[in-house]
Amino acid sequence: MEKPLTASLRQYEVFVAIAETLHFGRAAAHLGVAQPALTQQLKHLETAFDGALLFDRNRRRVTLTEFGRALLPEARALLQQARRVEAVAEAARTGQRGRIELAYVGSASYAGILGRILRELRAGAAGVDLILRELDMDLQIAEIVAGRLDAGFVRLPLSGVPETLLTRTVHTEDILLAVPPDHRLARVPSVAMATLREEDFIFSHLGPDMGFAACAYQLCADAGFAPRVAHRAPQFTAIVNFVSAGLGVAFVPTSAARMKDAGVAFLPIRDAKVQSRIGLAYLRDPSNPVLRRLLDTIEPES
Amino acid sequence: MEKPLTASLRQYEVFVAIAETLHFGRAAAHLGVAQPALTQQLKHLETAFDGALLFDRNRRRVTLTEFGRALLPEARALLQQARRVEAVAEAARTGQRGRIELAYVGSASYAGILGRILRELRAGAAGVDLILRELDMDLQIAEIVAGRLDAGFVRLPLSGVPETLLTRTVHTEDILLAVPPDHRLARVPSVAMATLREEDFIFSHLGPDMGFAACAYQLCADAGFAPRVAHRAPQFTAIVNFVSAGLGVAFVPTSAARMKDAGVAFLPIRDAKVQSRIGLAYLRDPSNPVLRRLLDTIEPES
DNA sequence: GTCCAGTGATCTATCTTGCTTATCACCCGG
DNA sequence: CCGGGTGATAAGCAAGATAGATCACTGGAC
Repeated sequence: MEKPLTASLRQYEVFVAIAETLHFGRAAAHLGVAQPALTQQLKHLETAFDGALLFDRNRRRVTLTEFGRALLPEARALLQQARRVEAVAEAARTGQRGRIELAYVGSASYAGILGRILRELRAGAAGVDLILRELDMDLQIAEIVAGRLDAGFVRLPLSGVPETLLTRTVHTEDILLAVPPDHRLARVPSVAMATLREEDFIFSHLGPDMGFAACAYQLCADAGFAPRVAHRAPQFTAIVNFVSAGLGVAFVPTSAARMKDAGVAFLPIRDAKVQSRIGLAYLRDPSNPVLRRLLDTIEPES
Repeated sequence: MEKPLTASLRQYEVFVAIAETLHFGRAAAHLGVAQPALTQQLKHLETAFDGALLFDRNRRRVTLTEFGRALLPEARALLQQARRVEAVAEAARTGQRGRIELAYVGSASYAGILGRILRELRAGAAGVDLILRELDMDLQIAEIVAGRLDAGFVRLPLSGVPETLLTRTVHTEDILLAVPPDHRLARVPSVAMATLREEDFIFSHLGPDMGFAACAYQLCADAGFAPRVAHRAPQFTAIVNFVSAGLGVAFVPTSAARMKDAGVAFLPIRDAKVQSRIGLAYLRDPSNPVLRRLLDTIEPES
C-alpha cells in the first residue's frame, strides 16, 4: 500500500498564494478567506513536512526559506494539474472529450454520413476518440443492447427491438429502381409502381419488416401487389451485380446509384410515397457524454 | 482570481482506488478505511462534477463510465504529482535538493577544498544547485552575516565577528617559509624560528588577529620576537612574487608552495607549533537544509 | 526614548467534514 | 425462496477549517 498523502490541495494553495504575495493579509484576500486561516493552513503544511519552515516571518517581511523555494515549483505544478483535472472533467462531462464507438451499415457510407459525423465530432470536441466500424444492422442492434457499442447507423425502420432502443433519422433519400441494361425499362426516364407487378425482384437478406427491405415491400404494397423475390443478396453492391447480370430488378437508395455497374439503369419511381431513411440507433438515456453531445448536435430531422 | 478548486486530493485518491479494484470493499481495505467512507467521498467528487457519475454501480459489478474513464488518467497524474511534491519536500528538507551559495578565499582553492566540497554535495544530493565564488575573508563575513551568503571558506582564526558566526575546520596544513633564490637560507633543508629574528617579512594585508596572518604572528611570538614587516600584499601569489624579487621572506601555507616561482625556496620550520587552518564559516542554526547537510557530512576535524 | 501603524500569531466559538458502526436494499445463484 | 455478497444510507462522534477579536512584535517617526 502506498503511503497516504500527508498534505491537502488546500494547503498547497495557501502556500503558493503566500509565496506569490509574500504577505499573509493580501494572500488571504486573494483566496477570499480571513488571515488566521492562512496561518493555520500553512502551519499544518509545515508540520506535515516535519516542521520545516516554508517562510521566514521574522523581520517584518515574509520571505521564502530555501526549503520553501525548493518546494514552490512543485507545488505550482500540483495546483496546475489539479486545475487541469477539473478542466478535463468539465470537457468529459459535456462530451467534448472522451471516447465513442460507432458502427454503420455498409450502405450508410455511400450517403456521406461518416464524413458528416466526423465533422460534427471534431467541431469543438477535438479530444474525442472515435472508434468506427462497419457492421450489419442486426449485429449492431445486439451490440448496442449489450452495451458494447454506443450507437450505430442503420436503415430504418427497426422492428422487434427493445423499447429502450431509440433511433433518430439523420438522412433521407429517394428509392430508385435498378434495371439491367437490356431490360424493357432500361431506356425510360421513370417508372410507375403499377408497371412492376410482374417483375422478378432482387431483395436484401433482411426480413420484410426492417431496414431498407421494409421500405421496398411498402412500395409494392402501396401499389397493390406483393413483389416476386427471385434472389436475395446481402449488400447493395451485390444486388446491383445481380441486376447487372439480368437476374431481375431491384430497389436501391439513391446513394447506391453511384455504382454505375455495367450499364445498370437507375430509374426514379414516379409514385413512390416512401423514402429510405438512415437513422442513428442508441439506447435511451445514453450515459456516454460524447454520444449525448452528438445527439445534441445532430438536429432531429423533423 | 482563479476559481477555487472544487475537489480534494482525498477524493481523487478514493476515485483511483475504486477504479483500480472496481470493488468498494477492497478499495476501502486498500486505503485502510471503512467502506461507507468511499461511497461518501466518491459521491462528493461526483457532485463536484455536476453530478456526473464516475462509476456504474448497477448490475452487481462496478464499472467505469465513459466519463470516469476519461478522468482516470488525469486523476492518476494528479496523485503522482502529489506524491512527487512530498518526495521533493523530503529531499529539500534533508538538504539533498535545493540551493546553496558558498564563497572561498583564494588560497583555499590551492588546498583542494573546492573539489572536496563538490564531491560531498554530489554524493547523494544530485539535486543541489551550488553557487560558488571567490571572495576575500572580510567580505565573506559581511555577506554571511547579512544573510546573502550561506557559508564561506576562510583562513582561521576569525576575530571580532558576531557570536552567531561559527566556524568549522575543514583543512589543516603546515606553514613554510618562502625565501628568495639568493637568500642565505635558500639552500638549507629546514629552519628554526629563532634564526629569523632579523629577517624582513612580507605579510598579508589583513590585520594581525585574523586568518593566516594571525598564525604567522603567533609563530614569531612563540619564538620571542615581533616580525619586521617590510611589505604587504593581498594574496599569496603576490607575496611569493615579492619574495622572488628579493624583498624579504614570507610565511605561506604548504598548499601555496605549489607555485615554484623563479626559484623561491619553501622551507619547513622545525619548531613551528601552529598550523594554518581553513574553516567553513556560517551562521549558527543555519536554515538552509543543504548547508545543514553539508555540515553533517563534513566531520568536524576534532 | 515613546508612540504608532502594520503585520502575523493566538484564542475561542462555530460550523463543516470525514470517519466509524450498524443497518438497509438490492441482485443473483443455489 | 433464501442466503451471501455488495453498495447505499443513517446516526454519532472526532477532527479540521474558518471567522472575529485580540495579542505581540517590529521598525520607523518624532
